[in-house]
Amino acid sequence: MINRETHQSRSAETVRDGVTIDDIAKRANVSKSTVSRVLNGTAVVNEQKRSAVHQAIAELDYKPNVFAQGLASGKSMTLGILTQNIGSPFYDTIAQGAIEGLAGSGYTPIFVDGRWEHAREAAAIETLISRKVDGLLVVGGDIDASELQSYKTQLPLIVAARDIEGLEEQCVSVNNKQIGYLATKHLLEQRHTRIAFIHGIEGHPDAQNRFVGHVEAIQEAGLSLSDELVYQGDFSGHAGLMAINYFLDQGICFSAIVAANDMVAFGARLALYRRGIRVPDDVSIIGCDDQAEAAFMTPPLTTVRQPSYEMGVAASKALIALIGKKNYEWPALNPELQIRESVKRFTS
Amino acid sequence: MINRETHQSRSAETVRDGVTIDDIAKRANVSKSTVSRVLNGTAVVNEQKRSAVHQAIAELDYKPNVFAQGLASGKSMTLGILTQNIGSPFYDTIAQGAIEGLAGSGYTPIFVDGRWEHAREAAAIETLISRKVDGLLVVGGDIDASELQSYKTQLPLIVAARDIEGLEEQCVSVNNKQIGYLATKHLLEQRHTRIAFIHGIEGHPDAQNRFVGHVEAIQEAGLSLSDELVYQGDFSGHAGLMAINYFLDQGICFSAIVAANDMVAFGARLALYRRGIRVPDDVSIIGCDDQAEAAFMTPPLTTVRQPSYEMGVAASKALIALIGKKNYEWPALNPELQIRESVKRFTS
DNA sequence: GATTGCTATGAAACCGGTTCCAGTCTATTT
DNA sequence: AAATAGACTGGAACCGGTTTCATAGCAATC
Repeated sequence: MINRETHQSRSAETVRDGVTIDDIAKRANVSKSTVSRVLNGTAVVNEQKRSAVHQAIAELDYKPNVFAQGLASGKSMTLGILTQNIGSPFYDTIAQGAIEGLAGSGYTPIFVDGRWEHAREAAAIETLISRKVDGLLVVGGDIDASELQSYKTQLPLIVAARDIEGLEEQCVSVNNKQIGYLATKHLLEQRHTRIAFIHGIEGHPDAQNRFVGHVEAIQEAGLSLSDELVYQGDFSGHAGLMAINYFLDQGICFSAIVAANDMVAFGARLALYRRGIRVPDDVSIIGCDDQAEAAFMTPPLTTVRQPSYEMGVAASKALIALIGKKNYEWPALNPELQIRESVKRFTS
Repeated sequence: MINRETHQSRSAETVRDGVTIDDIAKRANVSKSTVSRVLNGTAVVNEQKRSAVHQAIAELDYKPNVFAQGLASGKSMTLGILTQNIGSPFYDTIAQGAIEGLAGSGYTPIFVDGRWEHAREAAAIETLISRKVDGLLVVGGDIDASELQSYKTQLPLIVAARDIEGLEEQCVSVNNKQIGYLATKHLLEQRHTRIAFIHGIEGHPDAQNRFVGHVEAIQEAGLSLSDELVYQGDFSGHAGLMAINYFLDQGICFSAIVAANDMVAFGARLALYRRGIRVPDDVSIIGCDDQAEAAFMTPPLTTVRQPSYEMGVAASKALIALIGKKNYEWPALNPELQIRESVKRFTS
């Protein structure tokens, strides 16, 4: 219990937590160089001295000053994570995974928030760089590929939930085309042919790719896409609601809906509820993401699960590997159909 | 465009981003002391030199080294935020608010995750302290009041979403008793008398207080609490499901439900759906929190809104004030009834 | 026994800022 | 005119580590 102040030093307002490498050196009767060597394992140290140092460290409860370490070594043992708060739990989950992937690595994450605004993201990355992060993990975001390319030359960079041309090796994302494809395929297998599609944010690559997968599945089934069945939304519950109202008001018929994500599915489901249309008896709904609430929709939402947590874990591990110039084998991150009760099953 | 390498320096692998305060001093023909003074405004500097310094800074794109600053000044301009990932979006929202509250303050947040495990939280706080954070924001969590007290002596501390005895001035939380009270009161006003209560995590103060508020409202109405109508849950959707199944299997009657939070309400709603019990026609449900998905439940969930975002903002602003030894006036953070469609309205 | 080659270690330089201290220069007071 | 006060400014110490460099000690080689 060394860190308790004696009544002697009580008057000292700012204790400045005192113990430095010199104190350790003195107490262990060695030089500070030796203490540093013991701490970092940078050179062989005589067993006796080594244990003397360890003992002194324990006795004085010594903790290295990160600033001094950072200043002297040029390394911060800190990783920058640029997140996005689109309101969807998707990005949060990735961040959680990233934290998990860092556990035990000695790296501490610094989070900054880009909010899907180009300028804000750039500023956030600058902040991180000025904080001397040893590596950068960009989760989603809106920043130009070319800018990311330039950051790549400044420090180790990994991008999650996004694919950047020319940066393939440092990107991890699930196959969004596959997500759209799986969703629509499932509907087609249940003999649906008039399938409405509620699109995500315009121009958003994930939204785009899910749509491409949708179209692919449709065409593969020998059908053709009808434009009237596509509604341009924005990943929000509100968009789902608007979409259904629009279709219905226009008298457009459909027996199933692919929603750009689960939140959109919730909105769509509510719109149908308002009109007394039953799910899945009258209309089937399938979502994308599988967020926690999906399993508690009424009826529980069939959706395509996106392994976002695993993606976060993989991303941070990849970043650590990259910093250490080691190889990292990306795990397979495949979307997975999560069948629940919002799609009417075909019974022959 | 100084930061573009000339083809001369191309070979230098690690540029170590070069520009230091000495370079500025040289270029502006002053000493580094003066540059420092201009940067921090610590003393009056002749107007000519001041502008010469500014010009040099702009020309060389100088950015101070945070480690050197931290080492020399003892300040890190960094704030530690201990968050909890209970899976509920509640804590995320607070964190978002905290980020917002820091905007423009010059402070950068470092997040660590306690996961509601005592040991993990303590370790996380140690990490933050070793990172020399200038202040600590604890969001929720499970750590002892006495431990928090001891951290309070080490650095400025604010606690959000929790009330610690003896730390009242540094705590911000919504009145959870009030939340429970408002929820039950609303039900009582609609002439419900058999009200089931699904409790949150056992021993969790928020859960406890919501229950206390519930009981208070019941008694105020001249009724008395019946134990059989209280189910011990844990804030999860699953708990809501189990609760309703339990009540129904036991043949316990009720016309309305107070759920410890929205997620529990979702679970309860699903259980009722499974049994063909209509909401709100047969049974009314009210939640707590007002998370984004609540508005898209079918029917949209009536709930008591918790101003969690505002709480995060207030917490981080309070922390900055505390560090600067300034006063901070806590804003009023009152829970608010959010009436939607899951409670049957009483019509006389 | 002298030379060579290692290993272990301490002294000192260095990382890039902040801040104390002393000194110069100008303005004011006596 | 001399003394004094006040405003600026530069030099140097300092923050607490890491790393280079030189050297002492010792075993192996000739």
